[in-house]
Amino acid sequence: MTGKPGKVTQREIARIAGVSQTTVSMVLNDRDGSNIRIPDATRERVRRAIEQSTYVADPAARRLAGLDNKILGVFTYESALTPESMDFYGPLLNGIERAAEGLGCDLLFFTSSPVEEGRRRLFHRNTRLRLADGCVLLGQQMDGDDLERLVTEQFPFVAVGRRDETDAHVPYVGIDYGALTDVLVARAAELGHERAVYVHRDRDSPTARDRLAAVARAEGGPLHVTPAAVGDDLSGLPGLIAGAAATVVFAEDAFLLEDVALVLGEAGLDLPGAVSLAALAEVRGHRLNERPLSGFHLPRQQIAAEALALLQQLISTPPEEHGTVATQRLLQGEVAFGDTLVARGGAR
Amino acid sequence: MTGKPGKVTQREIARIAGVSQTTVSMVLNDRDGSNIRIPDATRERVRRAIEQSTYVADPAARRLAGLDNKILGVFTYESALTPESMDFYGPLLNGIERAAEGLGCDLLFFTSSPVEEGRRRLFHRNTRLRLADGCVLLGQQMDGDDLERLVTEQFPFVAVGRRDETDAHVPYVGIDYGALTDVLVARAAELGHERAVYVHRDRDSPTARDRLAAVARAEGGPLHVTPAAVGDDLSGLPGLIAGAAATVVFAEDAFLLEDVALVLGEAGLDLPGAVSLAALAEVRGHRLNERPLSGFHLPRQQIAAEALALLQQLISTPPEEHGTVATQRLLQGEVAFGDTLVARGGAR
DNA sequence: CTGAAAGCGCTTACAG
DNA sequence: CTGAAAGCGCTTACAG
Repeated sequence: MTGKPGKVTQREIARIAGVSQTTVSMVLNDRDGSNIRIPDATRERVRRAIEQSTYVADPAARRLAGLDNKILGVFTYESALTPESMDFYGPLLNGIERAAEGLGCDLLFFTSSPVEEGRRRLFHRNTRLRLADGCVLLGQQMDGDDLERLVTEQFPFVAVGRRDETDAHVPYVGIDYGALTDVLVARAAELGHERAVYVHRDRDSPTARDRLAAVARAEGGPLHVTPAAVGDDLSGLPGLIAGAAATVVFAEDAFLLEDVALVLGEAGLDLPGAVSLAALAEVRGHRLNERPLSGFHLPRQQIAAEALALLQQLISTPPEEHGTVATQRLLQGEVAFGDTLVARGGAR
Repeated sequence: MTGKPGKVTQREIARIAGVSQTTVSMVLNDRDGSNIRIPDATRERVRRAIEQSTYVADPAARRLAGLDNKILGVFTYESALTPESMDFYGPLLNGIERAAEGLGCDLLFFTSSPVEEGRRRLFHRNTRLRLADGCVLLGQQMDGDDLERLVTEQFPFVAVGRRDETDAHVPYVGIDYGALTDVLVARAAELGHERAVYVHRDRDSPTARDRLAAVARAEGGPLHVTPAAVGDDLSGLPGLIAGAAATVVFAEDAFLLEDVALVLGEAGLDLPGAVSLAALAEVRGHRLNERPLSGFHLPRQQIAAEALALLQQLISTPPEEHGTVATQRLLQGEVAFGDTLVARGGAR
C-alpha cells in the first residue's frame, strides 16, 4: 500500500552480518539471559551492520509480537488544542508532554474519534486505542460506559480527575477538593464570618459531591454554609443572601463567582466589604476589580505527571498484582487566600 | 506482556458467525469487488456478531499487513506544549488537530525523541515514526540530514515552513514572506519614506533569505533599505540609523523589533514620529506603547490545515505519481498595517 | 552459543 | 460465493 522501498528489516541485517534473524532480534533487545549467550564478536558484527544501515524496528511488528510500544494514548472528551480549551488543558498537556519525554514515550492523540452530542466517543469501529500501551483520559465529563469497558477489557488507563461514578474500580489522579474546602471554610470562620451561601450548578460529578460534602461538614462548626443550587438566572441571589444573613458567598468555580459578583454588584452590595467572595476551584487568571480572587491553586502539571507515572506503573505491573498499587490518588492543592475573602464587616 | 484478556479477534467473530476469518475481514473492509461477492445474509450475520462483541481491529496487525493506519505523525524540534512555545505552536497545533479530525486521523507526537543540543532527533534507535502513515515536521530550525533521509526512504512527510536547504525535493507549506515584504516596503514608500534599515539576526534559513531578497529588490524603487546584521548588543543602532538617514526600521521579527524600540527610545528618538517601525513577521499580540505593531498576520491555522491536506495527498498517491502533486506550497499572509509605520515626519 | 519454527492479528492473492 | 494459505516484521520458546 504505502510501498516501503527504503525499509530495512532484521532479515536484511541478518544477511549482512551473516547470522540468523533471531540473533539480530536478540542483540537488539539485549536478551542476555542464562540460556542465551551471544559472544561479543557476533554482537559487534550485528551492531555494525545495524549502524551502517538505516534500520529501525517496525513498531507495528513489535507490538503485534507482544511487546510494549512506549506509546501512551491521550483521550480528551473535547478538542484539546483550541485557544479556549487551552486554559484548562494547557497545563495538563504540558505536564503530560514533559512526563512522556521523561518516560521515553510517544503520545497518541485520538483526534479521530467521532463526536456525538459534543463529546468524543472513545470506542468506535476504527479505534487505534490498542496501539497504545495505555491511555490517559481527560475531560470534565467522562462516559461511565467507557470507563467500565476499559476496566473489563483490562486495558491500562488512568483518568485525570476523581472518578467514582461507576462500581468499577477506576484508576485516577485528582485533587482533594474536600480538604481544600475545609481550609477555606475555616479561614472564613477565622475572619469572623458566621453565615455563608454556597452557590453551585447542581452538577452530578465526584468533585461537585466532594465540595458539597465539605460544605455539609461545616455544619457543626462556627461557619454555617447554606448550599444553593442555581441555574442561569441569578437574580434571586441578593434576596437569598440577605435572607440567610450571609456575609460570604462561595461559588463552585471562578466563572460562576464572577457572575455572582456581577449580580451582587448591580444590587448595590459593597464587594468584598459587605459580602466576601471565594471560589472552590482554580482562580488563577481571574480577578475582581483588580483583586485576585480567593480560592484554590491546583497543581495541574503535577497531576498530569502523576497520572502518567501511575499509568506507566499499571502497564508494567501484571494485572494480578494490580492490587499492590495505589490506583486512586488525590493530590493536595493549595488555598489561594486572595483579596476577596476579607474580615467580616471589613470596609477596606 | 500486556496480557490482553478482553481482546476479541476476527477468528473469534468468525467462529460465532460460522464463517471463515477471511470472510470477516472482507466484510469489515467492505471488499466487494468483481471476484468477491458476499451475500447480504452472510454479511448480516457477521455484522451482528461484531456488534454483539466488543471487537475492534488491531491497528498493529492492520499496519503490518500493509494498510493505512490513519495515524499522522507530528514531530516538533522543540517541546510543543510549554506555555512559552504556545505562542508559536498553539495556532499550528490547533489547525493540525482540526484537520486531523476532519480527515479521521489520529495524531502521534514523537515526544520520546532524545534531545541533543536543544533539538530533538527524528531518527533514533526506537523511533515509532514508521507507525504513522506520514509525518508533519514543525520547528524553526530543521535538520537537513533528517529531511534528506525522509526523502530517500520515501517516507511521506511535509515540513511546515519553507525548506530548500537541501538538494532533495522537500515538500512543504510555508508563507510567502517575499511578497509580504514587498507590500510593506511599498507602503512605507507611499508614506513618504526614502531610507530604511533592515535589522536582522543573520540567520541562515529560507525565510530569512526570502526577506533579505525582498529587501534587496527594493533597491531600484523609491525606498532604499540597508540591511544590518546584529547580535545581542544593539547599542550601535541609533548611530547606524542616523548615519543612514533612515526614517524606518524593519526588523526580522516582533521580538527583535521590541528590542530595537527599547534602544531607540532610550536614545531619545520619538517613536514612531521620527522613526517608523515594522516587523517582517507575525505581530499578533505585540504592542508598542499600546499601539499595534506594523507587520504581518500569518494564517497559521490554515498552514497547518494545508500541510495535513498535502500530507494526506502524498500518502494516498503512489510514489511514481508524486510528480503530479504540487508539493511546495506558499500561502499568502496578510499585511497588518498597524500603528507604528506612519507617514514620514508624522508627529501624530 | 545459534537457528528453524510458531505465532501475534490482519489482508490479499489464489484456489476451489 | 468462500476458505486455506502465505506473508507483513517481529519475539520467544524450543531444539540442536
